[in-house]
Amino acid sequence: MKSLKRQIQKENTRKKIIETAYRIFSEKGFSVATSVIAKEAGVSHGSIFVHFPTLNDLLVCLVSEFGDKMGESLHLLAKKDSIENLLAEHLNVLEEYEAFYFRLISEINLLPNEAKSTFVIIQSKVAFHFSNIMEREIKKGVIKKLPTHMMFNTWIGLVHYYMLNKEFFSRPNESVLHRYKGELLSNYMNLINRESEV
Amino acid sequence: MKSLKRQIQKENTRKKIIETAYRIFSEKGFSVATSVIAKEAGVSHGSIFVHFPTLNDLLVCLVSEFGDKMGESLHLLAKKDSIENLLAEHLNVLEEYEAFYFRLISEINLLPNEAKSTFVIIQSKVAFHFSNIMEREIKKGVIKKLPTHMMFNTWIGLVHYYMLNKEFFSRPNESVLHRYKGELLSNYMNLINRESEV
DNA sequence: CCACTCAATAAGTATTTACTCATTATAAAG
DNA sequence: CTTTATAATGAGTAAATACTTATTGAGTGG
Repeated sequence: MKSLKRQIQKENTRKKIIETAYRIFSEKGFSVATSVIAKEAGVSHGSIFVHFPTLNDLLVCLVSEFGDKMGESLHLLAKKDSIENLLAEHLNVLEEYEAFYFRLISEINLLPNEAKSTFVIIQSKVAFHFSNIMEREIKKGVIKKLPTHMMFNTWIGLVHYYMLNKEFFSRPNESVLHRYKGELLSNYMNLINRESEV
Repeated sequence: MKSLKRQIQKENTRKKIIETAYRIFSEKGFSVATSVIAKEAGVSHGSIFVHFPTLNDLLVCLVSEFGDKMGESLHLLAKKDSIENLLAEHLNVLEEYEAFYFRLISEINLLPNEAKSTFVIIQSKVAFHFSNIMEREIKKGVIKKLPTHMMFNTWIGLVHYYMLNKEFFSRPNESVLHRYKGELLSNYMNLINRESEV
């Protein structure tokens, strides 16, 4: 074996940087300085640039890993057999990744273009499962017959609106999704149902 | 009269700064440097700080004036007699102010807190007219009986989603609202109607 | 024990940008 | 015409921050 201890040490430092950056960016947004990340991670400022030539490289790495992780969680959507269950699970996954996802949708313009494609991939994954089930349920006749892409954008738009404006909907550090998931879901289901509940 | 010519000159410079800042921020976002604004306005860099002690003061002034202007346009909503007409007019007003409004919703976090209240005031104005008509139409029985705040947030969420992601929905420099207003409106109407069109 | 490699350090650099201030030019006042 | 007031100027300052680099020191191989 060739320089094992060193490899491990290097990998550890890299992980520390990634984990810390993920946490700090989730908490305070992508404008936090690299020096803050370094201090918080307990490594020197220069170490960041040993592992990531530029800040953009770090951001791309973070967002990409995030997309992979969240993408895996979204596989749960494939097993759902009703649109209501699917959306409920969608909210669960979003809640799991809420802090970073919030930064992704609210500060997407601070990120390199490569990160935008991650955002698109995530939405596409949800949209795929959404469409599948939605078309099935529309055929059953319980759900309104509207273009699925419009129904999807209405759903995403509603959820993002609550997330983006969480300070108006929930307390600091309170999960806006946890608080409103029930209301969001029942409201949306009532909208797309051919007959609303009384 | 006391120092008339000077007063006029000063007022002109101030106006030039405000107008230019409004245009440049609309085009390129709130991160554009004050030096760029100054050059584009044809005044010296220092002049900006003669009229606005800090950049925040300029931003607050801009957003506040914007809120007043858009608020006046929103008075048109009071005259509308159906929810469909009201939303159509809402989209018209949004389209009129699209560029700056887009920056307001996408870069709200770059702005001082004072600007956030302007955002709230605008939404409140729309929500007020929306609720008035909506409750009337719900009583008529054509529209689904759902909480009006939820219906409103669904509408705003949908419209904002298209605006925030305009690069995925329309070409650069094309108005996403102009392109989709019809689709957005008919989709939303179909959702809130008790029976969807066939 | 010695020479070498390389991860890690931390002081330093370069750039950006909000803001300042001494100076200038011009309008107003006497 | 002279003096004064002030709007405007633009070179300069200070702070923030991404990135560099000479140096260090611990691990590795002989």
